[in-house]
Amino acid sequence: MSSRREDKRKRIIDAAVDVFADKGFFQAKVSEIAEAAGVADGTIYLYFKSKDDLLISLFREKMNEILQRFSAIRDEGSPEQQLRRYIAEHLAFVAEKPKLMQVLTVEIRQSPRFMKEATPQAFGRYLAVLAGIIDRGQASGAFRKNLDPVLISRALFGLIDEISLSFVLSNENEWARRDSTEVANQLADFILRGIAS
Amino acid sequence: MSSRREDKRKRIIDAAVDVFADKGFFQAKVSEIAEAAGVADGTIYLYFKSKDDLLISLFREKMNEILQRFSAIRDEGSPEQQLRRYIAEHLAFVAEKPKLMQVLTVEIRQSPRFMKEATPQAFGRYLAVLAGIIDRGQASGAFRKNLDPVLISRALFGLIDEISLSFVLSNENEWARRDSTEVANQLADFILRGIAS
Amino acid sequence: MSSRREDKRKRIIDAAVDVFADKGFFQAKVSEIAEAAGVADGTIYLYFKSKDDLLISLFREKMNEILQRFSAIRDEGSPEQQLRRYIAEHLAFVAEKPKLMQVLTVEIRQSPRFMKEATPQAFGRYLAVLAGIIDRGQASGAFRKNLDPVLISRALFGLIDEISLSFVLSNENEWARRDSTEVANQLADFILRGIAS
Amino acid sequence: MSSRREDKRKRIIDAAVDVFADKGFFQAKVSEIAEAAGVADGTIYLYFKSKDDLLISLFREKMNEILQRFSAIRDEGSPEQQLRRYIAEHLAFVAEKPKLMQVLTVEIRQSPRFMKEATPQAFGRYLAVLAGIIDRGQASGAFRKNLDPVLISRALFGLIDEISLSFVLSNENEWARRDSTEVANQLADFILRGIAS
DNA sequence: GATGAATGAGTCTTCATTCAT
DNA sequence: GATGAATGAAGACTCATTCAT
Repeated sequence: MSSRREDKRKRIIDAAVDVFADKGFFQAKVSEIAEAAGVADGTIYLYFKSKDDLLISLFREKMNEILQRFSAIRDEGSPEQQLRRYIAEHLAFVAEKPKLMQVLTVEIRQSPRFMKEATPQAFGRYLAVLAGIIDRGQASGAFRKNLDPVLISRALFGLIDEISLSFVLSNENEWARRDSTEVANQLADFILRGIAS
Repeated sequence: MSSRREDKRKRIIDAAVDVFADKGFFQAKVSEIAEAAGVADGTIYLYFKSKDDLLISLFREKMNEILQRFSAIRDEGSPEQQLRRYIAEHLAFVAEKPKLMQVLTVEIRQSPRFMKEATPQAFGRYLAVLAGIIDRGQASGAFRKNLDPVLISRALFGLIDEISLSFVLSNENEWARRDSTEVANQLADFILRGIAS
Repeated sequence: MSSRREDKRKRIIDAAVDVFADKGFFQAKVSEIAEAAGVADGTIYLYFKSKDDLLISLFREKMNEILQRFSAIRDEGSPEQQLRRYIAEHLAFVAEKPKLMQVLTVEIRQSPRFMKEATPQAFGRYLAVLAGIIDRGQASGAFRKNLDPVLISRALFGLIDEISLSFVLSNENEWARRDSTEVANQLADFILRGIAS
Repeated sequence: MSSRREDKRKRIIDAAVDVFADKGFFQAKVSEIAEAAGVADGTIYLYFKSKDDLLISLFREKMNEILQRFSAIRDEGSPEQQLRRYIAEHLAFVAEKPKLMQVLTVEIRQSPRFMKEATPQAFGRYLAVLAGIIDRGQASGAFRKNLDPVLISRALFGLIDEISLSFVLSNENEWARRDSTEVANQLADFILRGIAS
């Protein structure tokens, strides 16, 4: 049955997220992933060509899910509201699935190869959501026009990503227990002031 | 002669920066570093306990050099000027030593182990420079007081770091050829607006 | 229906001949053979105990077919004529079914295990046809008696086999395009002179 | 010291000859060869790029040694004497180093890849010695001219090789204990009759 | 101190074989 | 009988580290 097959593939990807997040890509053993997924080592190779392919596939698929979630943002509210929602969604997602976020933002960077082969497309689309918000904000006069949308969207991504990272990596971090909504608001205030016209 | 010894140690660290930046930590071979440094494989183990130790030592030492450069910032000018200078220095440094920057920001993240063992101290001190500027700005009334200095300094670091990263990783990036001064100014404008009271 | 079963078994053996000839026994995958035969991987194990068993069964069965073809030789003509016919038949067979010949002479040698378990019997019978011709030739006075029939039959087999091999393995060999009849005649002339009394 | 290095390389090759002869190329484990050579597994890879490379290097080097031994034949005596000596040398060599002979004639054939990459050159030179003897014999009028030297040299090689093989593979073969000189004489008688004019 | 040959633990990947459907 | 997804044992190869010179 097809659902059986998809089920097993999903279990492997989910196991890979956990193990990659815990050990890092290069230190993660395929056999650990297999064990975590409850399948035999060889089974992984029925679904993925290699350990590399597993990471890349994982990235593509999870990134697509996230993109769908985020692409809905553009459809409602003012640019300011969209930006707030983007930040809130991102931080909520991090709070919700910290391991996935770590793999998507940290482990994937490990090899320039992944950065070149797999990420530009998906990562670029993720950035494009942000750049789109800024574009529309500039067009509507809500945001200053003398800021480069590409530069600023990348800067904002870095800002949000770093905060996400500190959530993800710090177990007993000083703000780890803060409500992500509060953090999101504070960041949004800061950013909106920075780009408001 | 002590200078001889220091010379060889330095050559190994510089070679490691190059190789780690090019290949990534886990894919870099000790023998490649040895070759790039012009020493025998075994010689590296006279100066560093292990490959891990080489990365950590590299990080600590280079970070200290950078910190000295940045800690001078606090001594002159207004918080706004200090923040501008901080950003400018960071981007100038990236333009100057992109490989070192890549190792310090990307490779070092590879393993949570490094994040936990070696970086918090040095990295924390680097962030502290930024947090100090914000603190003093809030104290002097130049910056808004309802922003958490720790959160904002981390956010600003992420922002600057991401832009640095895009410089480092992109060979034909759209803004790769821009003058780093111009970028620094634009970022500073954005940030200062965001935190100005 | 029994013929159905036999049909599938035959298809597997024929596919195995092709794949073993192309890839060699150890590099041939059971799944390739299954695909070439148009059956599922598991089906092969309904007809053969193992990959080894497939090779051995293939050898035995094909060898028996060949032996029937060759054993008819002993029934007609003089020893000289029989020897000529033996050589001609062998080379004609090679020209006709080069892949089968390659499996029977090259792949089967790969493992001493096959040489010990499966081939001696069948191979011995094949040699026996040759030895029988020589025996009868010596008895009739046509062939010299101071040649050991076992040694000479083996020598002749090697001679013919090597020429066969060069046919099988060489695509653009210098004599690959020659008529096998011509080659057979030349070899027969040489051999008959060598053993004639 | 260079002799140390060469010594270790030689030990590996000699161990490989033993193991390849006993188990066959594909069933021989690199670790077995290492153990037989008294070195660590990894050491083999300091001298050879891969298991394949080990077999090919072994073949090339041993073949060259043999060729030097055989190429001396052409310098003395009549073609008949040369042919006798060639056969005698070949069989003596087989009796002396049966495992090496098995690797050189049986194992090397396993993969068409080896046949194409490594052997044609060396094998061709070996055959050329034989073809040269026949050529000179035909030129001097000692051998019949209506036999193709290339065909006949290949046929003779097959003949001699098969007898060698039966020596090599049969432990309790009926003629295994015979004096190789006697066998060589009998074969030489047969062959010389066959090609004498 | 310096060397670099040697080590051998560690792991990805393959593929013959099995068995639930 | 037939299937083919799943299994997991097996092995080539890498490379950080050591140590005799």
